[in-house]
Amino acid sequence: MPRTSEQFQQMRNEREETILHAGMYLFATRGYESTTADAISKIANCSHGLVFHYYPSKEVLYKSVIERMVRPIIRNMVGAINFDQKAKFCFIDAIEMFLTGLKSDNDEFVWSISLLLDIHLQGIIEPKVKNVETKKKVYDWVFELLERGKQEGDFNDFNSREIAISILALFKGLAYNRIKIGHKRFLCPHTDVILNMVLK
Amino acid sequence: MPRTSEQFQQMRNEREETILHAGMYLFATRGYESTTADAISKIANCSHGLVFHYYPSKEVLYKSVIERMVRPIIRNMVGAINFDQKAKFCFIDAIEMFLTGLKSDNDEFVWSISLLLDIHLQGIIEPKVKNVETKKKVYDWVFELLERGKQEGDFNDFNSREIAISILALFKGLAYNRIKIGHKRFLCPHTDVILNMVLK
Amino acid sequence: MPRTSEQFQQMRNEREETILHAGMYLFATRGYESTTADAISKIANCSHGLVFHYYPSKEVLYKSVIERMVRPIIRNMVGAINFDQKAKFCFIDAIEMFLTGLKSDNDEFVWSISLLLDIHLQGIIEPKVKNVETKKKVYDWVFELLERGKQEGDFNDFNSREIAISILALFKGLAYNRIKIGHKRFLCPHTDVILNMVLK
Amino acid sequence: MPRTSEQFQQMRNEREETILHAGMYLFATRGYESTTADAISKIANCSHGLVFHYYPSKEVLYKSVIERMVRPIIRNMVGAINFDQKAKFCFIDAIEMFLTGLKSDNDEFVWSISLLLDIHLQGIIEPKVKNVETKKKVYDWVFELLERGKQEGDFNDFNSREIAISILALFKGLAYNRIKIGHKRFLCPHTDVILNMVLK
DNA sequence: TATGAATGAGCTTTCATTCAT
DNA sequence: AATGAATGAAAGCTCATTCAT
Repeated sequence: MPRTSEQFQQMRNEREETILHAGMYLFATRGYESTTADAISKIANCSHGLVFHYYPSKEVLYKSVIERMVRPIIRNMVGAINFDQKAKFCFIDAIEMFLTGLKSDNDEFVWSISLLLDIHLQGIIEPKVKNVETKKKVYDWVFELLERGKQEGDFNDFNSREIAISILALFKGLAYNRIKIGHKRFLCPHTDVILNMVLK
Repeated sequence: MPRTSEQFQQMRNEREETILHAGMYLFATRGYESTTADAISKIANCSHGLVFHYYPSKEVLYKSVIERMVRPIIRNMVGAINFDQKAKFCFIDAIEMFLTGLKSDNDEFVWSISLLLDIHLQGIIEPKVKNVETKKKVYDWVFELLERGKQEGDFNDFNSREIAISILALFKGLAYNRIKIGHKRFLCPHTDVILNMVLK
Repeated sequence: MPRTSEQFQQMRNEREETILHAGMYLFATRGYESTTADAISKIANCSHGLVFHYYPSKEVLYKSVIERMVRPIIRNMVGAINFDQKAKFCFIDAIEMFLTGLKSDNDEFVWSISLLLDIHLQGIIEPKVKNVETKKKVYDWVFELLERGKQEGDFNDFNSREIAISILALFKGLAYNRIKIGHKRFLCPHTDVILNMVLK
Repeated sequence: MPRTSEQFQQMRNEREETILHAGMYLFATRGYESTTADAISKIANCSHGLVFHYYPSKEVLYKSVIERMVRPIIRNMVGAINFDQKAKFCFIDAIEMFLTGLKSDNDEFVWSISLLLDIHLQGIIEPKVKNVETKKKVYDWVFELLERGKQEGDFNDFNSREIAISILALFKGLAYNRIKIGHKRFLCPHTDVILNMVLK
């Protein structure tokens, strides 16, 4: 009884998903250079060759991890924010989601944050992977939120660019820490610590 | 008639210095894995064999960069702080030195900060280099300063561990940014942005 | 549609066999240090990378040659001896097998003898390969045979340790000679020459 | 007070002697490939470069060790034999000298024997050093002694070539053993063990 | 689609040899 | 005569990528 083409397609999708998961885990915890195709295939429980069957190169796999795993997770987080409220509350929501994610045992979220911010820092850590899109989007998003908050009179008068950069840097470092020391031992700052940087 | 031992010593010193410089630059800007002995030798204007003449392995070279370049720079910065004053002012001094360093065109300082904080994050970024000393010293130093500031009534009542981690994370991220986009385009937050995290 | 696991296994087996053969030949004729992975791969008609695909290091390959090529050949020779007879006749059988092997064009046998006795001399010839099992077994085996022969009254009264060592040394030297000058020109001593050392 | 040219010459000679000693020791105990110029210079207590000042290459140094250290020692041993007596007694003298040397703590003698017989086996162990003279002399010398002994009716009727080869092989193996396990633990066969191979 | 054998560029490291002084 | 810094060929080994099936 031959499988239908839908069944084949689903197998394909499941395989790809598995490989992307394995890749995300390794890229986030070991870095791009230290991640081997062999390690990915072992975690994805498939053959070495299959990784290259689905993704023509390690670099493409890396980009796929960003596009298909990281972006949706981030989009999902951002999508849960109600932008109709004042920037101040958007900002609070965003920080709390971020910190809640870090505090949780949801490793995928943590990896996503780390990988996302890696891209922002691309060229330092992983000089060999270039031209990943979305580079400035996170920054722009934070920047615009800060500008709006200032206009709405809730944020103080600092340069929005500086603060946007500082906050992203802080998040990157926190994600690093969280990955490194694990869910149980991770000490997470309160929302207020970050809010204090911007609130009047 | 051979050179005198002083002449040899000076040649050695100059070469080592050059190689350490090249190594610091590359380790900080490309990471450990992506830095090859060949790249170092090219920047140091010598053969790759000479790198191994001075340092028995890439790992030892890395550790030497930390010990002989990074540590003195950091020690120098910390040494300039007057610890007789209140923790609050120590903290302000430290932040200002750090930010001034980032804003300056003193790349070595920036690399040092980045490498120093890499060690703190060791095992994620550079899993192959282990057992570099000084791991927790920066963290401890910040932690103790925060605790003192709280006792002296100048800092608010947040958990010092959380804030110490946040601040280091922020610094790491800023150093990344500074390395990536260079001295001229780097936007540096004001001291107050960071101070606001802790001051009453 | 991939090959079946049996097909893969057979490919593996054939390749491993080929590489082990090439390794045995080179280790025996050139020594461990002078044998390069590249030379092995050329003889085995494959890339040097494949050698490391099958064996994680040159040292492991060397040990595999001993375990999988040398030992079976030696075990086979020893297994053909009837140990129910008097030690004298066991001894004669052993010597004749050994000398017959040397005289024959069976190069593998000669290489095996040479490599086996190399291990006995390990630390001089190949100081970098340590901990190969079976070190003293050949010696012990000869020693016990000599002791038994003395008890049975057929051997004269020399110190068995001395003679065991002498005989192994003699064999090693003969194997060297045989390897060096080849099957056709090799002059092999008669059994009696060696027997005279021990017989009454 | 400048040194006279004789003094310079003597210094030269002493240096060369020291280097030759160091080389002999290392070549004999570690083999040619595993002996580095650096190791030689350290044992000879001189600089790396000086080794190449006196000997243009490692190979030439090796050959010099043979010519200037090994050969005289062997010549000295052989020279002590009274060739006016019957071959049988020459043979006994030679064996006893050889065995006495092995049993003694005279390491240089042992190294010489080992290196001398290495040359005989050259092309197997050290394929990179070619064309060292004296190759067949030891063999010829033994061969002729055996032939004479046969004519004089003292030796039995075996093929002299076979026995010469066997004896050299035996000596090589014994020297190996002696080097390996050291003077104190070395078990040396009695003269009779070897004599029994040839005597009527 | 899936497998894993096979390749070869590239990396770290070693070491004989050269060279300036 | 003597030093040790410097070079670069070559070795061991890794790993992204290709390929036959």
